[in-house]
Order: sequence, then structure tokens, then C-alpha cells
Amino acid sequence: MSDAVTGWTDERVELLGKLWSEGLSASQIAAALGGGVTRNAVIGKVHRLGLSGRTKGSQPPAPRAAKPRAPSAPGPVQELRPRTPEAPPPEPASATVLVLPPAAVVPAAEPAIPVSERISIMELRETTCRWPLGDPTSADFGFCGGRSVTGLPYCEAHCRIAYQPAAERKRLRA
DNA sequence: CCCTGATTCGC
DNA sequence: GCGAATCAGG
Repeated sequence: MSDAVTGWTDERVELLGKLWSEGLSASQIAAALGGGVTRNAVIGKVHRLGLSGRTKGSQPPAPRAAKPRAPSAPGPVQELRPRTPEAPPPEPASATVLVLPPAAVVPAAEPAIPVSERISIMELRETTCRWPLGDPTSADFGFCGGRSVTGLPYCEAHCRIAYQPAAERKRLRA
């Protein structure tokens, strides 16, 4: 087993290069890598690898003036990630069970989505949550319509419902 | 508003 | 080396 769950393994770098060359965006690649990395991480790596310049480059990007950025943080306060303290570390999709949208029963913790916020099937975009709400045969049927996690069909809240660790799901099953 | 990549810099 | 924060732009 690889010792580092963190960091870029050869395989991940390889996939990164592959997807990048295929023209996928950094955020899409980040999602493809299991979401453990952000698009910033992907971009940073891409640059470090030296494959930032796309093939069609004819003119060097105008040198952007350096910016002073962070004025230096005075507070010793450590920032916590918006992640859950018990973040599922190494298990990406393989150990994750896909739960299809409810045909009738919703697990629980369903975020309240105002009916007025629902969108029609025609309004679905690549970045809109496709979580179905309501009775498909009814007029009030619609989709969540929230902003989906890039690369995934659902918003963050519905992703939590749709993609659950096998263990957790088994527990809920009881 | 959504998104894109680019860059700097603290770690 | 890594990636968050930020910038600049579409």
C-alpha cells in the first residue's frame, strides 16, 4: 500500500496529465481525482509539472503585475476546513455506494427545498443539481436546481445523500 | 452570477 | 513541494 494518501502519487499525476491534456478543466480533474483535492491544487501541480502552457499557445500571456496578497496574518488562529472532522480520507468512489434518487422514500436529512426554487427539466444545466423533488406525475415535480458540485450531478447537500460510505449506509439501513 | 487558469507565498 | 488565497479575465 502506498504510504501517502496525501500528495501526488504517480498514478494521480498520470491521470492529471491525461485529463489535462484532454482539455478537462482543473475543477473537473479535481472532482475526477476523488474530490480530495481542489482545483487550486490541480492547477498548482499542473504548473509545477510544467505543462501549464496549452499546445495552441502562440503568445506568452501578458506578464501580470505581482500583487501584494495576504498582508500577513496577525492571528495565531488556525483556520479549520469546512470539512467534517470525520472526513472520509482515502476511500473515493470504490468504497462509496451510490444511492439513486428516491423513487419514493428519502433517507433523511433532506434539506428543505422551497417548491418555488425547483426548476424544470428544461432548465437543467451542467451545473444545476439534478436531484428530483416531488411526484414526477404531479405538476409540482421539479429538480433541486441548486449549484451542483462541479463534475457531479448534485449539489453538495444532495451529494451527501447520494454518495454515502458503505458503512454509514449500512448503519442507516437499520 | 457562473466559470476559467495564473500567480504568489506561507507552510 | 504543496495548495489556499488571490487576481484577472470570459
